Amino acid sequence: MKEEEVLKQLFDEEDGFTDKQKKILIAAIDMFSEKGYASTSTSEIAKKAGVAEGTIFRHYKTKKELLMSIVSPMMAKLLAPFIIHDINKVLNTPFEHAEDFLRAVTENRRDFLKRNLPIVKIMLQEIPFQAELREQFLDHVAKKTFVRFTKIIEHYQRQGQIIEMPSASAARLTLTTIFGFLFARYMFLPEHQWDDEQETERTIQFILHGLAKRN
Amino acid sequence: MKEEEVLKQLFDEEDGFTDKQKKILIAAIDMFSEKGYASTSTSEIAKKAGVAEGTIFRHYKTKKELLMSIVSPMMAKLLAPFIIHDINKVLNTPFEHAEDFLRAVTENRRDFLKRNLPIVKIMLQEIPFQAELREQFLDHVAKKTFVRFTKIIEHYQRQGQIIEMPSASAARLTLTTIFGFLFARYMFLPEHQWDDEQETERTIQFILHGLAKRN
DNA sequence: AATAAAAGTGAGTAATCACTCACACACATT
DNA sequence: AATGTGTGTGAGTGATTACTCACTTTTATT
Repeated sequence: MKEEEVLKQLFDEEDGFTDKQKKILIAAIDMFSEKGYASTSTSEIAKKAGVAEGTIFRHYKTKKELLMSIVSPMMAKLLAPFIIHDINKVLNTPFEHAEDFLRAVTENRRDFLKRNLPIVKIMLQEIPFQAELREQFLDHVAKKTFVRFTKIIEHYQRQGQIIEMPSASAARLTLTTIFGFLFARYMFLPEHQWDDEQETERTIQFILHGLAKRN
Repeated sequence: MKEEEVLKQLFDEEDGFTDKQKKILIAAIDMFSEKGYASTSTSEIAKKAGVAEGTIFRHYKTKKELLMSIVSPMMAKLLAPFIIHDINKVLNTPFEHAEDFLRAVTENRRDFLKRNLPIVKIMLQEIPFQAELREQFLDHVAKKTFVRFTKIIEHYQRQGQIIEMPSASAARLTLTTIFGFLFARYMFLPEHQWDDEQETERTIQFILHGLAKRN
């Protein structure tokens, strides 16, 4: 039931999947994120899913195709919050201050990470080794996210809310700080006692003051 | 010759290694960092090193022992710059300002990363899957580094150079920013055109202003 | 009810895996 | 010359790998 949620998160179309196929996906996500893709055998996945090994290959031509069917749909979702059709329109209205924008982005990505931790783990683990994944991620996610984020930074720079430096540098500093926080919180030290609200706030204030106009 | 450097970096005792053993280590480092530990077979390593497969197992009981013999010695070196016997003494003298300290740490770790990139990659890739590695890293490197770093932060807080917040939070923000920069620079987008000097400086100023006392 | 298509099965396959072992070699020590 | 010791070899081991295929069962369509 909880794992069903994970699936629904990722494959918004809940039809087109057989019961056994869902079980295969759940088992694969589970094992890939725990043991790694290369160290997980199809026979183990089949066993854990309670299906015959042949059933896996009925739905996925290869083991790699199974991996891609798990990770690929997530890429789009990673990009989603930055797909803004009319940047200026959207920007002027809801987030007058950079502070509110940062808070919105941080909390949005935090929720996402919380819900999709295992698949994000798989993705990060496999990006260095699967050329197809790496290309997909760099070209269709990272680059686009960065370009849009940079434009938003420039918007706040024009408003005088952010110090004037190359917008790409300001974007890099902001993104690494946010994702550094999320990485520390959910992947590096998830067991540690975290005061989420306060740490989020400190992170945002840190970025704001780090990029504020200087006296 | 360049790869010899890498080895000397890591195994400061240059004796005790046969020629073939060195070739095995070089080949293993190369392949592990490119294809991943699990996806590299001992026969491939032997082939690349120009030795018989049995020779690998003459020196290393298992494939995992070969991995550990590569990664383990690096752990100590990771910790090295934070091993300060008399913290107060060292701190008062060379780095009067937090700025100088940050610059020293950043440049030190950047040099280290530049020289040891392949092995750092292997380490980061395998930490999630090798319990022994993870434990070694968390307990003997991350924790100690963090504790020492936190104490240094507290020193600058007492001097009024850094805003008063829980020192652990300030340390986290500082470390994720520095390592976020290094990760972006050397692992995520190493091909990108980087103005290293300027980006380093921006990163340091970002941290300083992010943690400065606020008006 | 008949038929077709899709889903599921599990024994089987060749290839590859980490690892072993009997043997060969080089080079000291006696 | 004999013996020992550490280094190197490569054919051979059983286990496991991703994947196939002839077959059965379930589901959808008429």
